[in-house]
Amino acid sequence: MAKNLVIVESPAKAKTIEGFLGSDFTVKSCYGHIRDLAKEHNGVDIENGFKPIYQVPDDKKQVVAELKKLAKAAEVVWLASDEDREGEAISWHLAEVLKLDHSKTKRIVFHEITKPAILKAIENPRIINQDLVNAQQARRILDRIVGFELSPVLWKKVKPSLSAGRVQSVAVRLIVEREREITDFNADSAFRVIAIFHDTKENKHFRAELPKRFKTEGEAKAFLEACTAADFTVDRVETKPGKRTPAAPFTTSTLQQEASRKLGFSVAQTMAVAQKLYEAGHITYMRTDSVNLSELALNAAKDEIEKAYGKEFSKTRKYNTKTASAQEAHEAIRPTYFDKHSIAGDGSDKRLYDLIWKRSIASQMSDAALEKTVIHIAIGSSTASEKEFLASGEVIKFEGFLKVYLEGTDEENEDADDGLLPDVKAGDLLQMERITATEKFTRAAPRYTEASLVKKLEELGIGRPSTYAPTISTIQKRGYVVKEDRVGRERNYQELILQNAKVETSTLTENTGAEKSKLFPTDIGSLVNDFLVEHFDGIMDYSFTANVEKEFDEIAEGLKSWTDMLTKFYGPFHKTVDKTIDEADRVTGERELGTHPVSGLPITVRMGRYGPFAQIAPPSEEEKPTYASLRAGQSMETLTLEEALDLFKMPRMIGDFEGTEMKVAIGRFGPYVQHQKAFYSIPKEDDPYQINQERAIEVILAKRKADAEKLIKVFDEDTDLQVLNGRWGPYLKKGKDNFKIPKARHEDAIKITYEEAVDFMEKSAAALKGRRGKAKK
DNA sequence: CAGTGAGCGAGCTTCCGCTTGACTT
Repeated sequence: MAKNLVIVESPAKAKTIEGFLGSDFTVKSCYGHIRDLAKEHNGVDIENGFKPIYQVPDDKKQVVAELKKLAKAAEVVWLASDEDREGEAISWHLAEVLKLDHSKTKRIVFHEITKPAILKAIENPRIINQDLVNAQQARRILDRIVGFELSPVLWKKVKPSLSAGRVQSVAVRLIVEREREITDFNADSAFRVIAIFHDTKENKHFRAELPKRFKTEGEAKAFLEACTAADFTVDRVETKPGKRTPAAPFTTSTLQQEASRKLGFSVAQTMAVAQKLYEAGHITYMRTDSVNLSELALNAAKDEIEKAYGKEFSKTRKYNTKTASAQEAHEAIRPTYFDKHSIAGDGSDKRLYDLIWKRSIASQMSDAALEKTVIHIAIGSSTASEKEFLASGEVIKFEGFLKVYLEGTDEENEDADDGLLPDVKAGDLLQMERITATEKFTRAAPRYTEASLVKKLEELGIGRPSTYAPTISTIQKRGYVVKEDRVGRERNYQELILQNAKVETSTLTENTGAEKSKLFPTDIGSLVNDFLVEHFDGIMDYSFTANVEKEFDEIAEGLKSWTDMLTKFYGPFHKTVDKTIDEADRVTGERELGTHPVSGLPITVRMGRYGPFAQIAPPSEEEKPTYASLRAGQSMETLTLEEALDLFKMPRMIGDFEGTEMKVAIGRFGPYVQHQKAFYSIPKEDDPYQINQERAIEVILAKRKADAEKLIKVFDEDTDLQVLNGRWGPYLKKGKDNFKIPKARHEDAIKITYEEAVDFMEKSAAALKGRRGKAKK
């Protein structure tokens, strides 16, 4: 038995560190927190000074048992969890749960996983910092109280199973408010003027822009007409040097943003792939808010850059973390070995690794040197001479880090014109080929993507590297937010072209407002948000987290008592909770859209138990109202009377088939035909408002044919047991339950015997049971 | 899976932050 037990948080880290230490050391992982607040009584005894009630969750019992055994046998236990608030608490929980003897327990910390750093840490042990632990307990308990007192208010006032919390509710607020900004936005337009010039000396075409945009078509036209007879000369050429500097190496948040922009990954996908790379030893830890690189990494990067690109490309840079909330327990995300330019593996592994390698290497490379050139072009005309065209270009004099990597941007930039310009001089006469004045519209703020929301949350200091991806997933799972594509709509714009001394005007169309993988608030998301903002503005304030973080810092420094902090928070908060439960109305979001054009009855929208719906008021008190659910993509806030009237056109009866009626309606999963008891989805290319009897019969017959082909086999021994063909190949079905068939038997599924089928069912049922047992916790 | 939308009122839902697991109807 080893004399020393070292406990770290991550098993991959444990493996690496064990290699650095001698055989006297066993290194084990505790897999993060080993204790959490109990569910009972919200896990906090509020009357007794916010005394936390901790318990070891089921899935951690085994880890704890093993560590207990090893700790007992060891002479010294080294608690080596991360050096931040959460890490300190993990060490404390370990000491408590493993009942470690103070005399044989040592707390050590290190910021990088290198041999010298670990050895140095071992030489400088300390004791657990109880103030830091208390700051974590305050954080944990505050989050529990906020979440577990706020959520039940929503169950009572809005809908069951909803949730609210310090982080998720603010994330939803950002999306709701952005959507309203976009709805309220009125696009303004102006005419942008671009000229194409021809330089006869070099026989080269280039573009130049008029810095001023014209408000009206009339002004644009007048300008073009003034240019008809004008000549254009180079007034002056300005050249000035410029430079570009590489971006800092990746943190969790910047990795998520860049993988989203350049690789189209969701934040969850980025984290899953990064985890794989980390476990395979290719990259350093992927949940970090630090841009710091170890001395070892700086040197390795320098060596690699000098070897691969030359000395002049290397520049050692140290980056400082600007984010206020950063806790710097780790390094930035970087390749473990810089000499590994690429890795083997499937597409996404390789692509993410490439991105990380390039970004890290580029961060240690020299600036790119540029030369920026602006050509001022004078307009020789009596009426337009006060204006000038500008042609700008950028030439790279020294590539520097651009040889490897350029950071992406969130803005969709309009046709950039930074090309190479001809070598012209003041006084040169230019030939004007064409001048175009195009109507351009201003744009509303962009909708959030998953990654740009993470960026915003990080700026506000809300959430942590380990929670960005889960938070994004939670607000979607609760139905507050959806990630969707939206088709745009067509919009007309004017374009004026001056060519061959003639100005021609045409009306063109462009598509605007199309979105891909953007976050949209749902009606329930907006309603919950408005309710929380109205009653709990303190919690919903964008600076709430930043403010409580300040207090947690004071607790960590020993300047404040954690129970005092919680007492001061809880009093007014709990009072508001009680008051809201007593006084607030149920939330329905009811809104009147207008009246029915025939009957004159009022039409309203509101939130019901099954989602948002429109209703036509009943003509008399004895009668029931007419209802219709809103369709996917429609929102209570923006639904028009016309759209609501369309909803009431369903269901349509479209004639008989086999002696019974067919009904067309739109359900939760889109339009369908109902015939007898069966439902048949209407394909996308058909319009449910137009579909006729003949076409509906086709749809029904097609589905029946597919269903018939679905059945591979029925067993004589048990006619309830079938082999069916599904999306992922053959599977077994008995009653309402489905069972897996091993891949090896997919080819000849028709030959499966009854005995084999029973065997497959047992195996597949056992796997299912195991999973369910775990999921329950 | 797909229609519903009142009030019979059991028992349930829920937070944030630290880690990976063992699954793929």
